[in-house]
Amino acid sequence: MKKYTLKKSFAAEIGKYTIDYKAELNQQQFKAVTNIHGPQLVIAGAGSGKTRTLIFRVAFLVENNINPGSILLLTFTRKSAQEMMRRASFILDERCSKVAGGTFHSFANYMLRKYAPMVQYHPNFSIVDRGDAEDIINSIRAELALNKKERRFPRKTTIMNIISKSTNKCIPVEDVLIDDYPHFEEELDDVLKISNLYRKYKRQKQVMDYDDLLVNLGNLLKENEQVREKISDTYRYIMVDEYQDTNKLQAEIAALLACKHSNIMVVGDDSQSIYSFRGANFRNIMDFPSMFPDTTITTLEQNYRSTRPILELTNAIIENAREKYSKKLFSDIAGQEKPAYLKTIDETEQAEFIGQRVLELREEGVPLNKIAVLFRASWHANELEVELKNRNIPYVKYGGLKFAEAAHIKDVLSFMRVLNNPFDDIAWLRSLTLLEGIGPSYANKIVAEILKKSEDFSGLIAPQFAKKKFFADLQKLYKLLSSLKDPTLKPADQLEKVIIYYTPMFELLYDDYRRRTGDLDSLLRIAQRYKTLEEMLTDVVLEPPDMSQVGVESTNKDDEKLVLSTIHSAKGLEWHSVFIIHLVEGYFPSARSAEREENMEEERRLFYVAATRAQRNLYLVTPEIEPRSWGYHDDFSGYMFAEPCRFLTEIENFNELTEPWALEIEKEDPF
DNA sequence: TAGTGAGAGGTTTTT
DNA sequence: CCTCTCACTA
Repeated sequence: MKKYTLKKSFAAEIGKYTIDYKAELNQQQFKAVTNIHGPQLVIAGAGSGKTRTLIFRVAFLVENNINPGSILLLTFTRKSAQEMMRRASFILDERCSKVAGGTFHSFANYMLRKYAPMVQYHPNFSIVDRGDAEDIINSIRAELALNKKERRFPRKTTIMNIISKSTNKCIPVEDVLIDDYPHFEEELDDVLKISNLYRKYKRQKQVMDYDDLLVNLGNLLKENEQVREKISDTYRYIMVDEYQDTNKLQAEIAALLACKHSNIMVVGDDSQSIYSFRGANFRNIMDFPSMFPDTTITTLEQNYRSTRPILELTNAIIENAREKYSKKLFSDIAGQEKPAYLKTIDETEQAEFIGQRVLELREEGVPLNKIAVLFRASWHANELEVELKNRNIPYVKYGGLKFAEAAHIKDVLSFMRVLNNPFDDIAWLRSLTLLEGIGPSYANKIVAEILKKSEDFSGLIAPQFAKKKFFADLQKLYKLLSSLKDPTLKPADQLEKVIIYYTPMFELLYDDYRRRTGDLDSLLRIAQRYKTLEEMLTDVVLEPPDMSQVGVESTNKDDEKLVLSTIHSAKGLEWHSVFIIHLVEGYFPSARSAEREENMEEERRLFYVAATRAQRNLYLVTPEIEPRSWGYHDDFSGYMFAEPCRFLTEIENFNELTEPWALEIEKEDPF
């Protein structure tokens, strides 16, 4: 007979756990992991095992027989939440994947789908992305006839920025406008008017923008005691990652969620706060203990990522920050190579250097996907991309244009959106203007008819349009949409029909349609993952699939690719070798940040984030001649002599901390 | 009123 | 450089 012992589910002593936490973690990490009650703040320096700590804490909670569904892990991207849950499952077991996790936005979405009526919304509200929100603003502006004015009136993007900043920082629109855009002070009344109409519009049309998700979740929690307590009871163990990048609103939500138990752990690094343009405030992390008076504070200072020479440089970078920090990272990883610093003649030579060096590194045994090139803004990599293509070096690029923001994708999705929410008139407008002979003006008239009879789409074929040239097209669209209402159809089936319908206009509309067809196929593949249309549309906005995800068909072994990434998208990641390019005033720090000191402080933190991504090799590159960028008046044939990035020159012993590399051009043999 | 073409202006980072 | 706007034409 075989003996089989059922394990006792509650392990009272450390020795009884499946995982030997003491051996796996250092003292501070251990403390953070095993202290499971009460508020906790973990200040985790770059590479100090922050993610590891969170993962082990999830495992520890689960091993203590805590229902995974009562653990909430709020992270910066959903990808990182999933990755953490995957790793936790790996060190323990499947239970860890049942943890609730995601971004503040996706969590808000999840909650609001349940409780929408309590904040006066339909549960099937639509979420609009930034572009759509701006279009709404624009149409309101047009309605108020503010676009025809003699004086300069802020653009839709600017107006949206003002409104968004005001919500995220919880300060009035007036203050934002006067603080950040004093030159528009005269337009304050009209901006306020637009802002109010925008709010009304969204409610009427059952639409939320990114900020509304947070606002409405906040309101739900604030105004309904029972709901608040119920939710707080459900999520008894809350963890928030990257807390330095949360804004006021998110901090409030986190506190409300913990109202019943104060079991909340926040993790972050004030030196790595890089999202203030989105309303994030790194002081949140400092204020946490005052929000929860008995907070336990743990600081993780040992760096497990980078070699000592790299860490010495990164410490020196952050040393110059205006606000002084209490931690200083150290590393046990020896390394003889200092970070390399080199100047190239121009952008072309910079790209050549990287192309060549990347290939050498690969020869030395570093896989391509362990190498990254980081830059301040997406377009900084353009020239490099050309070089990589010439050399046949495969790469993926993160950051910059989103798949879901491409015009043809938005076109297709607009048909899907009206299926999901017939009040979504931005989507109606977009789809209708795709038809020949229909511009904004007729589109609006048709939308008005549709909204009158929102149960079906018969407004599309209202008799007053019968004599118009485009009536046949409307009938065709009506037939299509009506047939797609069939509840047995899955999103992918619906999408397929929409794409077939859309293809003729698509080919007419875009000269380069051949290049774009691939994207439609990708979208179709993505759609197959979803059971409901609403889920799919929400995901496309909240978690925009990036190009790399789209290229899933090439999941074989040799799809090792060099990583190109904006620094913002590189947050939380690490690579064996890292190149930081365009270390030139005006590029990095960006010219836009020069106006305000606090922006410059953030640029420095951004540079710190970039440099701390490197494990073994760090290459800093400054091209000496750059294409003229905005803000520089160097009428020298479009080029300027570049000033090296101030975050390098301000370091006193820079020359000792780095190894200068001098580029030599190979001499061609004349014979 | 739709569709087109020229000119100007503003250029980051992302849920 | 790329997008948005405005004015013109059909």
